[in-house]
Amino acid sequence: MTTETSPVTRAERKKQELRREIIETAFDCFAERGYHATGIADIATQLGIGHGTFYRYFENKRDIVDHVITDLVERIVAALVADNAPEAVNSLAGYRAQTARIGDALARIFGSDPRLARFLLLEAAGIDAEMRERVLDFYDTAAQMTAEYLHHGVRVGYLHADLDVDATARAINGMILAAVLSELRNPDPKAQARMGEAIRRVMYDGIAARA
Amino acid sequence: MTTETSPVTRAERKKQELRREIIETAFDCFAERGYHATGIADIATQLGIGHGTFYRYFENKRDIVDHVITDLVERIVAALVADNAPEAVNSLAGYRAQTARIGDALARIFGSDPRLARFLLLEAAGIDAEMRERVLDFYDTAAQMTAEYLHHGVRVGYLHADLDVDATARAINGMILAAVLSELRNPDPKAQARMGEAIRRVMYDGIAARA
Amino acid sequence: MTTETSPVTRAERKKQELRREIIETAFDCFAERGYHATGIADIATQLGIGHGTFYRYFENKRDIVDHVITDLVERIVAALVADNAPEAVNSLAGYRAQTARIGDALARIFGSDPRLARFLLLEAAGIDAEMRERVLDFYDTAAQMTAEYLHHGVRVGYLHADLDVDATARAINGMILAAVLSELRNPDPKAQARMGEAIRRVMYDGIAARA
Amino acid sequence: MTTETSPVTRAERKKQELRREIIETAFDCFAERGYHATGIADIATQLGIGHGTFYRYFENKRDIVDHVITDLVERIVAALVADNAPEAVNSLAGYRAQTARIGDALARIFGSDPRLARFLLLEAAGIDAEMRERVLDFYDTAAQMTAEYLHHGVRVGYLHADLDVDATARAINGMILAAVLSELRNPDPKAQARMGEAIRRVMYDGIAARA
DNA sequence: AATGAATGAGGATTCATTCAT
DNA sequence: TATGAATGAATCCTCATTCAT
Repeated sequence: MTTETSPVTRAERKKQELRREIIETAFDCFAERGYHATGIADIATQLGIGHGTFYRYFENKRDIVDHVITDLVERIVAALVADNAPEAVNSLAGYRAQTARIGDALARIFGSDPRLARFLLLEAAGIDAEMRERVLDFYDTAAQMTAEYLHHGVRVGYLHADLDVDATARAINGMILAAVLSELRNPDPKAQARMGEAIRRVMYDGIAARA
Repeated sequence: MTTETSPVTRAERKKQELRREIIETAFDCFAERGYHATGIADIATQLGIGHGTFYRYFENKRDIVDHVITDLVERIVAALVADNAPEAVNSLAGYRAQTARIGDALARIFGSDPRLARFLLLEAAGIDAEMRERVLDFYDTAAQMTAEYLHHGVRVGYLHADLDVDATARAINGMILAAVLSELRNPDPKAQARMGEAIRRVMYDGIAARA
Repeated sequence: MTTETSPVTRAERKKQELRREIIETAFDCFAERGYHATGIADIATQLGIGHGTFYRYFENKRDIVDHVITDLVERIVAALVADNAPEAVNSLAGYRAQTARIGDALARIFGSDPRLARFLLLEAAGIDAEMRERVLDFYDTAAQMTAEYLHHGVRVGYLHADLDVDATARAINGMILAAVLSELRNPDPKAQARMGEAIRRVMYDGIAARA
Repeated sequence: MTTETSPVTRAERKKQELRREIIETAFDCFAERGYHATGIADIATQLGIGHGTFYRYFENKRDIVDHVITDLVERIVAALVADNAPEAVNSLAGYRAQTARIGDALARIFGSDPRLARFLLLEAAGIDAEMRERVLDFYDTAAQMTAEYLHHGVRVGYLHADLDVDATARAINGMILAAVLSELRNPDPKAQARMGEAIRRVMYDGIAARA
């Protein structure tokens, strides 16, 4: 009679909660020990549930890892897309600022949880052939996203008119990839800031001494 | 009969030969099916030896993968170092040419065998925690190598005096990484050439429209 | 409101009803998929109840199968006994007619539901050692029932005086068993009629050509 | 240099021997405990081998049971066919003698090993749907074999000219089935002999008192 | 009373590794 | 030295059963 919701909803919510906890614990285990070294029992034990319970929420071991990945990618994309539409920018300075914003967002995401990079960049592709393709798909999608920013810049005129947009997008993403990887060994935020700065200098100035 | 080497040596040579064949076949299987999906028996069968024989040449499954990696890294480093000492260059134009040479060499190495990238960049890190560290070590070493080139350029004066050498080296290597990864999906040599060109343009010109 | 029975009785009746439905559904599943391939959840789902409810009506999986069998045997015996008392007959012609009646009844029972033979003759004995004994008990009981008919015939005089009643009863039941089994593959009523006819001819005429 | 065969042959023979032992032990377990209650580990332990060894000889649990059945059926058919060709007989007396011979052979086969009937008649059909069909196929095949004997008798003239050969064959096999089943409860050879005698009396004289 | 979420014993199967031949 | 038969630890997954709601 109070603000209590219906029992159905409450049970449903609890179910979703456990489902989420399983995904997170699985992510934890996979990132820490690796997919193949992680048993379903490990995930269940770490979460404090029976391992049979796991199978009430996910089909099998392969199923959960798909959900883990989907979950992570969604979170990353959501964090990047926020307030960073390609069309929101109309000058080199604006783009540079946007680049910094995106870089900061990435640093925040990957910096907040080292397991993220470890799992996505080092572990995932080795799970099986299908996952390998999924990782490559992910890189392709990321390249397309970056390419859109470049396209916009070329159209508006603040980027080289003859920029090879697709190839350059991949190159830029490679630098981001390197930054994320470097953080795994050197989680110091200052080092991360330096990586961001270096990437932006390469992007805008190149590396050559000025004439 | 005179040129005949001693039997011991001949046997030894044969042994080394088989050892090498096992390493290559293991690489083949690991790259194709993945480390975890590959059984010792798969390697032995593909090579036409008994799988017990495998254990006369390598301690265990983990042992062989170490040797595979060592072998690959050696081959790659050898191909890169040849005629590309950092000190051999004294001008931006020379450096640019050297960059192109190195890029060509990389394209040749990774283009000649798609399993190389697949195994080193997608498979290896997922094998276990130790291998993950080894892969990260490899990235560190590669960054140091690239950094030497940049250092030299700064010292001689054809690169920015205040270049953040280490961070920039990682960024550049990230672009190379992206190029190698892109080749996995798009093995067309022309696409590869475009990637190289785009990377060099970013490095030397940046992406901004000229003033 | 006057004819209304007490609530206890009504609830009790409903309970008995569900109990019966569970038995029937279990029979259905066991006959269709087999005992071992049938899960409690399958039965519950097919009946549209929660599988926890099952355990409010039956101790466990083994319990239900006992009830299923008891239920089936009762139904079969009831159908056979009706109007077919051994003593009701006093001549060979009468016995022959009775045999036909019983055969028709059996054909009706087993013909009406192929799951019956499938479950009782092919599935039940494989459930476990105890059930195996129960099935053998059933064959013994059936032999005794048939033997009573033969006994009566010998006493009255229309059957061989020196008939080995027990062994012959088993032999006759074996023919019935064969008829029921043949129906599983050939459910055509005409084929069934032929089997009945053939059995009766063997019983009364033997197979030898007449002198 | 003695009578020793080549090593290859010896190893091969040993392999075949173990294979046979596994089949026999599996038969033993299946007949004793039932297919579903028998674990691969049970078979292996009873035979004194590691359970992994089992899988070097048979694909999986289902595979072995197929081989067990095939093996048994072969043995039974071989024992029956020996010296009992339908065409070898040309008179009722001869046929009666042949019937007795076959009955004796069956009694010997099934009497020598009670597990045979237990497994084939009570256990096998309950294994799964496919095996159920195989058992029914077996009954069909047996009916065809018996029918051939009857056909021959009709052709030659010592059996009823208008005998419903197929249906009668099934009926006769049903009596045999009953005899084999009865032996499970009453392994006394005398009882078995009585069953055989009763079956033959039914076949040749019928059960009716002589006019 | 009905439900279904949780549980874990149990069992099939794989595969790296050993070792007798 | 090469082999492959044997092994059993390890792991995924199922499903009968319990019990809190």
